[in-house]
Amino acid sequence: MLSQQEAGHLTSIKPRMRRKDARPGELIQAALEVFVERGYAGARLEDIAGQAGVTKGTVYRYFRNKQDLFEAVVHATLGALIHRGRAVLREFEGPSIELLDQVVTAWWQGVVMTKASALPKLMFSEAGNFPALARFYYEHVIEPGRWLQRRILERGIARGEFRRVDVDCYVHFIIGPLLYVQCWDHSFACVVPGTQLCDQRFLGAFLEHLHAALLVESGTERLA
Amino acid sequence: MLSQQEAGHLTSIKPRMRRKDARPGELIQAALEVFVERGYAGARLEDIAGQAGVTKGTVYRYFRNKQDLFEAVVHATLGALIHRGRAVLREFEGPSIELLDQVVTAWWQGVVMTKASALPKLMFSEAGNFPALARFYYEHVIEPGRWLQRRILERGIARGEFRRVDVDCYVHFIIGPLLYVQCWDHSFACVVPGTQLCDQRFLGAFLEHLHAALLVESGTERLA
Amino acid sequence: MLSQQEAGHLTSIKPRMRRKDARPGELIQAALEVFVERGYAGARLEDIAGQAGVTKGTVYRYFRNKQDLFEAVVHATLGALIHRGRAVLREFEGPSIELLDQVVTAWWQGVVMTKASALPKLMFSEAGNFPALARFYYEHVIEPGRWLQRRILERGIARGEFRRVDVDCYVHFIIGPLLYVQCWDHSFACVVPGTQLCDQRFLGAFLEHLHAALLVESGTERLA
Amino acid sequence: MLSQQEAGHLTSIKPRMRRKDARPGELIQAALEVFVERGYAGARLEDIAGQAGVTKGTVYRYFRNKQDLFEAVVHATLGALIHRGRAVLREFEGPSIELLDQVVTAWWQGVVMTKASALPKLMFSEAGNFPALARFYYEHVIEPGRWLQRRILERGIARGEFRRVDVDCYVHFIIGPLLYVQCWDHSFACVVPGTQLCDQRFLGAFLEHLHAALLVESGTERLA
DNA sequence: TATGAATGAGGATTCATTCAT
DNA sequence: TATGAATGAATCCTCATTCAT
Repeated sequence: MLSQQEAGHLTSIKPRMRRKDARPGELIQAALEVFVERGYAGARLEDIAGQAGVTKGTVYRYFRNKQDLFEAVVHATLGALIHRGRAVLREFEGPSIELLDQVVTAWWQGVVMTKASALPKLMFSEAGNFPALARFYYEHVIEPGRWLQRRILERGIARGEFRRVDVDCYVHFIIGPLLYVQCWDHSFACVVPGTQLCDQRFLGAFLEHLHAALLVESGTERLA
Repeated sequence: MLSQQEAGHLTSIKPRMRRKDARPGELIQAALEVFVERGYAGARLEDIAGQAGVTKGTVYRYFRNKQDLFEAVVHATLGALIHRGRAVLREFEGPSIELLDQVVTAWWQGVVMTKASALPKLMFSEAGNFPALARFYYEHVIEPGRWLQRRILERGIARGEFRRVDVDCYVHFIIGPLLYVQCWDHSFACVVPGTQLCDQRFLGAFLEHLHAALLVESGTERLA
Repeated sequence: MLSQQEAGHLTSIKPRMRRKDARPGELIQAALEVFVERGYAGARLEDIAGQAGVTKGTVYRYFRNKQDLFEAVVHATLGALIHRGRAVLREFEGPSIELLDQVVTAWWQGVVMTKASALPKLMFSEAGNFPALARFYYEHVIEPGRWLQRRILERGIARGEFRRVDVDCYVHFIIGPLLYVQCWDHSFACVVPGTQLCDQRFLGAFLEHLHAALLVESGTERLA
Repeated sequence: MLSQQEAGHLTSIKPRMRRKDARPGELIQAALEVFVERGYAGARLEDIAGQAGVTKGTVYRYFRNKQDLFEAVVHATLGALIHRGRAVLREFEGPSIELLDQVVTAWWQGVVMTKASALPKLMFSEAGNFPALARFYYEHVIEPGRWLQRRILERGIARGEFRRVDVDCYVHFIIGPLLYVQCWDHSFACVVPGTQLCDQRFLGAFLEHLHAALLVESGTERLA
């Protein structure tokens, strides 16, 4: 999130000043990690501060309170998510399956493989405690995401590339395994060594799986 | 989870007695709901007790402490999960796709549609805070579940019914959408009305999706 | 405030139960004392609890928070104040100067000589921090009190007993010295030994002072 | 408090310089206001600094700490009080009632109508928290003030001008209403608009009141 | 001299846990 | 067995104070 290369050749600038600008981002990063690991209620402000290399009180210079920090974490991380989504939307040419591959791959590289991957688990956990935030997340991440996938599926079907599947349900078959990876890698994988799911093999197999499931091949159309 | 029929023909017995036997189960039910809604740290013993119709102090007659109660919740709910799994394992005849349908349907009816559906979200959230419990859950629910699915997939491939997919990954493509439904319905669905995912249409579409993705049809084998 | 005689012959009742009923009153008493001594912000919940013979947490069983406790203190003490005022108003016979004596004496015995005497200093100090409470106090204590005095003065003037003074100002000349005693005895008197003002001599001299200042008399010199 | 005339003909000097000299006084002014409004504990250094147009850190260039600032406020304001008192003491001729009028009027103009009027309320509030300061205030303001009034009363009685009143008590009847005005105007009057007491009418009525109460007169009814 | 970022002690508040009834 | 009053450890949060710039 924060450019660590930049920080490198800025040593000339007074650390105090530089800090000031970097702090909010550092705190948000630290908070994301601790919130994901412990849950909102279980996360101690002191730990978050410690993770960011400061003390308790400093957090309150940048965030009104714990809830404010939490919302900042979600909004900051959410930005990355939305940004990735939009990037893909523009280039809308060629076979639909390639479009789908692109979207899935973009999500994989832009979310699953980044710190942002932790957010969905966090939102699942805390939606009940932060209804307003959950609704915000729903409108700004989930709805657009589902809409994007639905359009691709409908395009593929319309062009005779995809089977005539139940589009409303299918979006969940696509996102489900991806979120499973994200939830897993931020929970059990931390506790049962060697079970990390996020690797290249998973992505490849998943794309192959979607191809097989969606493509109308050798002329035979199958329907439920 | 708790046999409500049983409770039915025990009305003659004095409530005091019945109460005593039912209490632990009622508390576990209540605790499951509150834990799922609020997370472990966010759940207050008083709310759990209230949900079960008793007061705080009573909880301590049946459970040593909060952590003990939490583990009891997981173990009790987990029992249902494992039980369902075993049930399917025995009857191991016929085409592999039917076997898969049976397993998925059994999970749907035995887990997704029951209170036990809440457990995975809870485990994702609290795995980091309860490593031992997470490992226990991994060994007794996840590992067996994955093993079962792997065997079915391998059987189908061996018998030429299924495409030669990456079995290790495929188990996640199967469980992913199901867990997504469960996580969703216990988080966002409580907060964004009308977005419940668990309905018959989903199951039907999902089975159709698996058929299309797995079955070797019209003799043509497809590979990535 | 709380009947301590009653408590005496109730020893048979279980202490736990008796406590429960007595607690709020005890806490309010303790809080009044600590608030007066330290001011609102300077008063520590722990000290208040200690003063009442309990621990911090117990306060929160009876009062939502510090502010709630503070308001309870004011309301409880205020009750006594208002009650005294009303009591005197009813018996409205005889010479106006006797009425005035009665009212002043009633305030002296019902407020100045009791714990309630501490309240005005507290309200002066905290009016700025609790505007709503201050307005409430103004409406329910000050306004009625001033109205009562104004009526007495007007009555005396109308009946030719009192000089034709500026009634609106005069109410302050009456209450001023009384509140001075109260503020003094709860501040400097605690710190400069032997300067307590509340004694019988003060009351006597004050009544004599009011007589001299108000009565329309005929050239006779009066002495206490 | 700070001579504004002086400040006037220093405009030529660079603001930086002027600033430096004016700072302590500006801070003390600001602190007086905030302390009076919020009480000692409730006043935040940051607010005081803001009120003075500087930032928190600057306060510490001029005052060791919060307590030091508080004492400076009291001492500085106290200076005005004492100064006014002394001024009256010198000219000790003519009828005693005129002397009393002079003293009361001097206090009114030199204290009640100035910023110094806020001090008594502050001292009442914080005497318990600053015993040494309270004793200092007692010795340097209260004792001399009472002594002055006592001497005037005794003089009037000795010369047959005043009734033979209880001098020790009477000083409180004189100062009581004046302090009431001061406490009121810095507390309730800020919160209940239109209830300010400090106006010319009050002073006139009060002097008339004292005349009526003290003077040995011959049957004449007096009116304001 | 002035700033404001950072600290950390202190106090409000919550809640798991105990225990007398 | 159930209750709920009481406890006190834990945590959020505030703000006086320090100090590098």
